[in-house]
Amino acid sequence: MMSEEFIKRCPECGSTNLFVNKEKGEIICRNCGLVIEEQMIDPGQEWREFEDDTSSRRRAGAPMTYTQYDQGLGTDIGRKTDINKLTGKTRNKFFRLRKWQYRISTAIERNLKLALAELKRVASILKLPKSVEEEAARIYTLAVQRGLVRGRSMESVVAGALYAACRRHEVPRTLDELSEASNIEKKEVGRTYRFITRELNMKILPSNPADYIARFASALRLNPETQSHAIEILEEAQKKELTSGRGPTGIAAAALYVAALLHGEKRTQREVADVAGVTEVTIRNRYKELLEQLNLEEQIKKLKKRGRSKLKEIQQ
DNA sequence: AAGACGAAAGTGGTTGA
DNA sequence: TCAACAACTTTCGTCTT
Repeated sequence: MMSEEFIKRCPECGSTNLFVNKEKGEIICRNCGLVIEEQMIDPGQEWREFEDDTSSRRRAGAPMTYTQYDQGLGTDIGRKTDINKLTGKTRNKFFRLRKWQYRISTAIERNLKLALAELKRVASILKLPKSVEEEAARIYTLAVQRGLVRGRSMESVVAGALYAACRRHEVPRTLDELSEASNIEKKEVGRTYRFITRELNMKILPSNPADYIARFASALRLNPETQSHAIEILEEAQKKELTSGRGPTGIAAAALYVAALLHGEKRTQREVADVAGVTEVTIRNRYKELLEQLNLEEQIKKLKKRGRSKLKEIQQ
């Protein structure tokens, strides 16, 4: 039922050594590092339910979910159900009840309906797993209930909730990516994110640079060894407290850059910078710090010498 | 010629008075 | 509310490969 039954081989190198990360919704080839599928099919039950279907296939109630405005628990007064058989008082009462229910669907619920549609749209653009989407919907629902949307655009709160959900689930998406998918300015996304997490007392761990490594490495087509080396470098750096206060993407990018150099898969600073969404300058700064603190300088020098001597060999 | 390097000035956000 | 501040960016000139 899971995707690994459908994808057994890496389309890039043919390896069968695949790593399935269900939490992040990614399948990664251990051999070449290719991210094969970022959006896995939701394996959950497909619920079907028809109003007049007496031979219902239902096994239990619909699943409770935050991605529907009433959490999937609402009950509507039906339309077709034998209305014509009712007469007089009963029939009037029936209509009155329906009207009442319509009125009771307050602004909050209408807002939620719209917002959750938007949330779904953005989540699918970003290929976020269902668990994150659910979390974001939960956060948004809470935000609406506490009146935090007032004075802010619905879209920006949706974006903020999604970003918060990503952070919570350690499924890293940068503010830039969220901003692009939701058409909300980056600073606005950041601001609503900060606002709702503060108001809802959400505790969010500072994002870990290591979470970005897999995605960046795959975008740069680096070997898995290079990738794991980058993570080692990252851990070293964290021990030496090089990471606090710095943008996690910049650190991840620099670690990857160094690792790529050491593994002879050199990428230019430009390439790494583009993938990570930082500038070359930031990579250079982090890179410099890494070399100084982790005594990698000798290794790099050796590499350069070897490169030169090889060149001479070729020339001779 | 392309990439790497580094200095200097600018930007947006946080913090603390 | 304002100024100081840190991280990051932009820009640009210079050096290296």
